[in-house]
Formats: sequence, C-alpha cells, structure tokens
Amino acid sequence: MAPRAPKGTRDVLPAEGRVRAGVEAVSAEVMATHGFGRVVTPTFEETEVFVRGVGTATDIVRKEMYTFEDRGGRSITLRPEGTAPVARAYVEHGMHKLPQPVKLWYMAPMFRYEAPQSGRFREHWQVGAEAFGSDDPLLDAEMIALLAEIYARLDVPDVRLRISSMGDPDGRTAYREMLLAHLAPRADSLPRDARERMDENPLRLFDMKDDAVRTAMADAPLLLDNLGDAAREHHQRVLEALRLMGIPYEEDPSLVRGLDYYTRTVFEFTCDRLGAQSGIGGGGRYDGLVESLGGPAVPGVGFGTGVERITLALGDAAAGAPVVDAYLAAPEADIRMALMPVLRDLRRSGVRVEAGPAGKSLKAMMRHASSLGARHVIIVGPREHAEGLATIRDMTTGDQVEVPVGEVHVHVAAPGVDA
RNA sequence: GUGGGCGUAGCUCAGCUGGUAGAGCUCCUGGUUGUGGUCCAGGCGGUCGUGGGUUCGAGUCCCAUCGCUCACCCCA
Repeated sequence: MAPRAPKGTRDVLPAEGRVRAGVEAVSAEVMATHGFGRVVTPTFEETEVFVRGVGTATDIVRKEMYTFEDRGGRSITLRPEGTAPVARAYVEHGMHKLPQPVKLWYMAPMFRYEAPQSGRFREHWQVGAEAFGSDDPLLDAEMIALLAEIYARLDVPDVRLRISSMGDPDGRTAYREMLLAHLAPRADSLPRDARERMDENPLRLFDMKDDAVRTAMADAPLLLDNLGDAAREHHQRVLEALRLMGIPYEEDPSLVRGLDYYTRTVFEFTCDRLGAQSGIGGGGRYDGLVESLGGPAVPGVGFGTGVERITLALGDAAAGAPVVDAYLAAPEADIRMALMPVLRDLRRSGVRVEAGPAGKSLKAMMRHASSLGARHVIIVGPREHAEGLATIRDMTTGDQVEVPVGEVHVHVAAPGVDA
C-alpha cells in the first residue's frame, strides 16, 4: 500500500493554499495596525511548558498531547496550543522589562491527538495574538475587535461573538462551592462522565449536551451573576467598549473555555457554517499564566483562531483561479531554448508567465494556455524567430499582433506592473 | 475511547435479486499544412480497501481487518 498522510492530517493543495495565503496576509495587516509584532516559537517545547501553562485538569494535557522522550532523555511535547509557548518566550527573554503591554502574534501549527472530524484535525494551524503586561479591560476589547476585523476583512460569513467572564481565582473558588452545592442533590441523575467532571471542573458541565446534564444545569447559579466587584467592573468595561466600537455580542454565562488559565474575560466566535465544531476562534484573559511559568505576576490576554476552520467557513468559492498574464508557446525545441533569456526577463519584470514544454503541438499549447486562464499567448514559431518577432494573441478578444521579441513585455504586462 | 455512514478509474459516482467492470469530468491524441475556450472521434487509466470463507463462479453473500467520514467528548 502506498503511504498516506497520517490520520487527522491533510495536504493543502494550491487552490486552498491561495486562500490560506490570504488569511495570513490579512492577519499580518490587521496585526500591524494593532501594534503586534510577529513571533515564531519552536514547534516543540519541554513538556513542562504545557503541564504548568495549560493545566493538568484539561483534556489537552491529560489525553491529547504528542509527548515523547528525545534521545537525550528530555520530555518533549509538540505544541498543542499557542499561548503557553509565547508566555514562556516572554519570560525567557525578560520582556516584562519592555514597555508594556508587549503585543505578539503568530501563525503556527498545533498538534493534538484527537479523533478527527469535520473541522478538527490532529495538526491544525492557528493565527493567534497575545498581549502581556496590562490588565486594562479596553485591551480585552481591542483584542476582540482585532479578531473581528480579521473575519470581516476575509468576509467570513455568519460569525457571532459570545462573551462571558470567568471572574477572579478566589471568586471562582467560592462559586465552585456554590455550584457543587447545587449539583450535590442532583448527582444521582447525572451520567458518569458528568460526575467525574464535577470533581475536576464543575464549570464544564455547562458545555455538555446531555439532556440529564442540561436539566440539572438549567437552574444552576451562574458564575456571571456571582463575580467579585473588580471582575464585574472589568467585565462591564469590556462590554461598554464593544458597544462603542459597534461590535455585536451575546453575553453567554454558560461559555466556559476548556483551558485552566483563563481569568475574567472569555470569548468565542462561532460560525454556523462549520457543523458541530462551530467555534472558529476564541480566547480570553489569563492573568496568572506568566507567573505559573516562572515569570513575574504579569497579566495577559489573547486569542487563537483556526486557519482550517476559516477556510472551511469561506468555502470553495474563496479559492480563486491562479493568475497567469502570459503563456509562451514555442513548439520548436531550439527556439524554445533560445527564448530562455526572454522568459527570465519577462518574469524579472513582474509578468506572471508560463511556458509550454517543447515538443507539444501549438494546438496543445493553446489548449493549455486557455485552461490556465492566460490573458496573452506569445507565439514564436520558425517564421517569427527568423525575423526576431513574436506573435502576441489576446486570448479574450482573439486579436493578434506581431512585435519585436524585445518589446513583448510591454504588450503582456499585468495591469499595474511597470515594464 | 463510544456510536452511525461509507470504501469500484486522478475526481464525482452507477453497477437491480451473485456470471467475470461502466458513465461523466479531468488528462492525452486527432478532426490536413502553425492557433485555445464549443462540438465530434479515439486513447491512457481500476489486483472493485485488504485477508479469509461460501459457490462451478463474488464488486455483488458471510466473517475478520484496515482506512475514510460524521457525531458524542473536547476544542481552533
């Protein structure tokens, strides 16, 4: 059997590659206008980065990491998420001494050992941004606005924003007791995995789709109604800023992000075109993360958005055809050889030009040029070659002109390209 | 990890109650001498996921196995 791409991985072919290039370009533009600098962290980290950063109660750390021992006996893990590594780099390079906040972004692959399904892979790419060193709620709002702007510029359809607050750690501990007290008399009606989850993180029960769980949670006290004063004030400021910027949101008390590090603001963008995995991007504030990685007590806020989910939401229509300005058709091998410098010069001057392989008939080349969508075909047969000419055919009008070979670039140049 | 669906040419699929493999698209070559997109003709291309079994005979039935896919869980 011929080898295949490993389970949960995929090959991105040129049509989709063009869409991804657009995602990256738009992200880079929007990040720049918001003052974010690009970082590239290693594809793998010491396992400790994720154990301490993401938290041992999370599914990511408990059962989804690609962890192995390298030949030097170190425990290594393929990056399952982007925030912890960037926080690690922030600490490692003493970035807390730079003017705060420090704003960083990335586009990088993530690896999680999960059962693949629509929109979920074992390797996926995320565009993410992290801002360290400020607890200003307006920074949270800016992060959300930044992500919304990326979706808007890409024309991602049917995007909705849900937002909530996880409160502060002490407040969350108190709320947790309140929630457990609510659940205790109902525990018998819950399925086993729900009861197990009660011990680890009862908040997660809000995410479950099981009917028994839903009825038990229907009248449960909400974290959002039990925030401490500071967290509540923070949350209101975030919402006010969103309103001022005209960013629609739905406050959703049941929104619980599955990473332990979140504090206060949490948000998620969903897209209805995505099927069961409707989340297209999300993030929140993580005021304890840097400290848990051995750094100073520095607050932070960030998000990640899935590149595959964006391209999935955009659909096939987003994959435009490749652009070819000109097609060089020279059936005779010797002539084709003689035109190599011409081909080079055309490309050097910015013309996107394909050349038919010698040995094919002119008819075959015309067909090829047509299927590539070439705007012009440069025909050089024995007659033209003897006189130093080239025939240029406009493929949309069918008009043909003969010009000196040296002037071909003037006639086939792409709009906006100075010849 | 659990459950549903599916595995036939590069792609999308057809093959009814078992008789020894097809279509469309793509690609290639032609339709007279150097010209595309339409049309016409021809051609390339498949150990019918894999391994067993039943049968005179299996793509079609049975068993196993692998893979893909969707959903749960979780997340981007």
